[in-house]
Amino acid sequence: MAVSSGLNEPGTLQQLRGSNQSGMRAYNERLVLSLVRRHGVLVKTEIAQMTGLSAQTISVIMRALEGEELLKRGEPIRGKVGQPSVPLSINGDGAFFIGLKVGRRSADLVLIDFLGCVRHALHIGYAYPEPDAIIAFVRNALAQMTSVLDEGLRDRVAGIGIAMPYQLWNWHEEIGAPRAVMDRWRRIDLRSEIAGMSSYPVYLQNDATAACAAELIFGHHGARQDFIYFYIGTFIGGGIVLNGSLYAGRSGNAGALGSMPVPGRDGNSEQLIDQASLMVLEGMLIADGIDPSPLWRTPDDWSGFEVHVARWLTVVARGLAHAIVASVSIIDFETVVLDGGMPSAVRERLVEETRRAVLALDLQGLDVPAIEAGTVGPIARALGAASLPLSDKYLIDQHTLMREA
Amino acid sequence: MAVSSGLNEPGTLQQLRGSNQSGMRAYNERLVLSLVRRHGVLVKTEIAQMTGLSAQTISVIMRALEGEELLKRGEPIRGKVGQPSVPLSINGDGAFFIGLKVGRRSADLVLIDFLGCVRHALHIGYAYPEPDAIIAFVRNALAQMTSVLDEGLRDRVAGIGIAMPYQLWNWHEEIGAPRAVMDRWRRIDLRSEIAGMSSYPVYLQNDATAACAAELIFGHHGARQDFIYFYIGTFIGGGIVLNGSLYAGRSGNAGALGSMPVPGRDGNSEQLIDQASLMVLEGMLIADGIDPSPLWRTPDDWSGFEVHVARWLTVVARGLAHAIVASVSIIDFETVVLDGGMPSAVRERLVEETRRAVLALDLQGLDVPAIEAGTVGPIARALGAASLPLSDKYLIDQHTLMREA
DNA sequence: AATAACTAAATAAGAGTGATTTATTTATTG
DNA sequence: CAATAAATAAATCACTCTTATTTAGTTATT
Repeated sequence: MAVSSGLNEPGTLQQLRGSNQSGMRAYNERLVLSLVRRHGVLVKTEIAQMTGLSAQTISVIMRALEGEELLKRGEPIRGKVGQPSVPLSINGDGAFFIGLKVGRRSADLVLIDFLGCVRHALHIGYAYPEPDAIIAFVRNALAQMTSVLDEGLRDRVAGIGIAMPYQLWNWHEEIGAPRAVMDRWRRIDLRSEIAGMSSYPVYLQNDATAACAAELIFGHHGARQDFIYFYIGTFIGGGIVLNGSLYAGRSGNAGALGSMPVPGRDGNSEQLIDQASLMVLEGMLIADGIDPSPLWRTPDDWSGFEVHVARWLTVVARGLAHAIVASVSIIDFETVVLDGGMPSAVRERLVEETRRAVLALDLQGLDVPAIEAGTVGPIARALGAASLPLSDKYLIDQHTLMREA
Repeated sequence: MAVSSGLNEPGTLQQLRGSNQSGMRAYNERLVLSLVRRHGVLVKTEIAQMTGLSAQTISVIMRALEGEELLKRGEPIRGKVGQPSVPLSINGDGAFFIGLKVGRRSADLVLIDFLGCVRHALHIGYAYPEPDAIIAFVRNALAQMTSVLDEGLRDRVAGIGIAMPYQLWNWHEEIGAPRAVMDRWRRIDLRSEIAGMSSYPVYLQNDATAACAAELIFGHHGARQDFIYFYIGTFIGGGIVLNGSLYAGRSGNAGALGSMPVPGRDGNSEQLIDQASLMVLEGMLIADGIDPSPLWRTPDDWSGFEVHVARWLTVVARGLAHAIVASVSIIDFETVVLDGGMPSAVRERLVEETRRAVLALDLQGLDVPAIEAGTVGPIARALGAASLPLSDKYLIDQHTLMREA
């Protein structure tokens, strides 16, 4: 029933709150969970060193987390002097989260465990997204989702996250939906609708930003603290990670990367979305009389479109390169992550071309960021949706530090 | 003797530290100081409400801060039911800070009090900055600076901040200095040199970012939580404020706004510094055979240059507008602050023209930010330098939360 | 092989700190 | 004088830290 937006409550001027013992303890527990998640396996003394907390404090916290079954102990490590150390790791069965991705052609519902493994997934396709259909889909699916869990684990579902394009109703033309249907999106509050179905807290986030969250929490990368993430789907969007936590912004609209001004082909300035999105590739195909529908139907195989894909990649890389250089002029990101709804081979080529395009620009005064492909895979958005309640309840972020009960 | 970089230690991967009671208390004290600074005057119950802390806790904290003479009580407010409430405000004599600005034509040294009032200021002019001269200037001035304070207050000087252009040595041509002199800058570590003169901690920051810090801490604005700041001087730079605190970035080089790509006059892309800086105006004047030196000699009166200033403003506003739109595509800043070394009338015109230029761009998908002039005045950079130790020791920021002894 | 010395991990007990709760005092209005 | 609000003292509670102890191993010596 609870309705919550995600990391920062947009609109709400979040007052600076004081801190008390329970807030401190909660912070330390989240810190431990975050560290164990990042490193996979840690022993207590390592955590004590990393956090600067005393061994005894860590001992107490660990026992509590183990008692809640959020952490589990491994086989003691022998062969070193002294008492064997007990490695601790995230207990996959510790908590579960539901993620809903609403896309242009389909919706996905996933149930993930505390490690980010998908325990159950449901999918519906459609010509265009309709609120009623999606609400019905979720309503029918919810019970089924949790029923795959053992009886005793069902009360560990901690919340539902939704990932969908920002202001979906503005895109009726691009999505190919009747205006009337898309107008219904404007009037409906999907978050409240879904919140009404259960007692879970419900979170809503822009789909590209959610994908960024998935990359942050579940991605395979070496503890990146700051990065900017671009997700190239039907549209383009992204997310910002600062100091190891997602920055959603004052209004929840940080990372509106599609609106970034970039030089157009005719010398005028365009928005990045006009160069770097699947809509552009689709337009190229249609202009040449080719049916673009395999782009969506077989997102792992675009082998029929080689010529157009190559042309498209050049445009996308050029646009991205400008956006990247502008980004690092503002925030000195060490890494840029590129991802999107495309075959992984195409994504690798995009990364390569973007690297080249960045180096072709004037970089004086800047550190060149590393440019890498996303590591989460095609379910990034649904996984990111599910990561919203996880992050809110169990991980530290810059803002939630001192505001527990 | 201590050497410290400012808010985040660049290069150092700041580990996530745990929290303990002293960290909690320090956080709450900084929180109270920050709130009183922001609101000017507050009574204890207001602070208790704002922070969510109990009245008793605030009572204890306030007594401690009053005991340290960081806060001072005002006349009790009578005329309401109940015991009169005691308004508390920042005690200007509570702490003092020294700021050094190193510029292209001059250096300034200021001593400010806890309220940001300048208690003493020294100035030297030069044709170009030389390390030895500046070090000698500081060495001779330090004793004089503190001697203006009453005997009992001299040990309340909390540190020295330095504001100077990033990698000064790269600009020998623009600065008009012999290459050999500027190369000495490359080898010298001004921070260590100055740290060696006293036991004060010394902080170093890019001059434009320091000006941004001054705007954040001493500016007259309504509690802005997120803004981007542009400082147009000989070069251009800026700063980023997120969640009410300066974001210096991983490498300390966030806000390298001069490197932002913007459309050039010939259709190609240029860097913002090539459009929005006093160097550009200077170049325009020289190209027309006019002596530009009054720009620096009488920074409050550019009345002789009306034609060129008008032309320059158009170029600057167009460049800034692009940079602003790119910025809000990444971070949804609610406000843009423009400042620089120019007469205030010119600055007002710049704000006006920039507002217009922003509205002429494609803003789809973005919230238009408010664009305002800086409120600190011509000493922004020196004041910002002095604000670095203040901020580090007495104000909350997102990172310093939990890392006290 | 048996034993002693050493080391590291884990944790129990007690101390210390700081926020909260409860109760009381103080100052003022009506 | 009753009602009310601000301020705070005392008692309580929660959490981390320090110190000391236990446990379980390795390494060196006999």
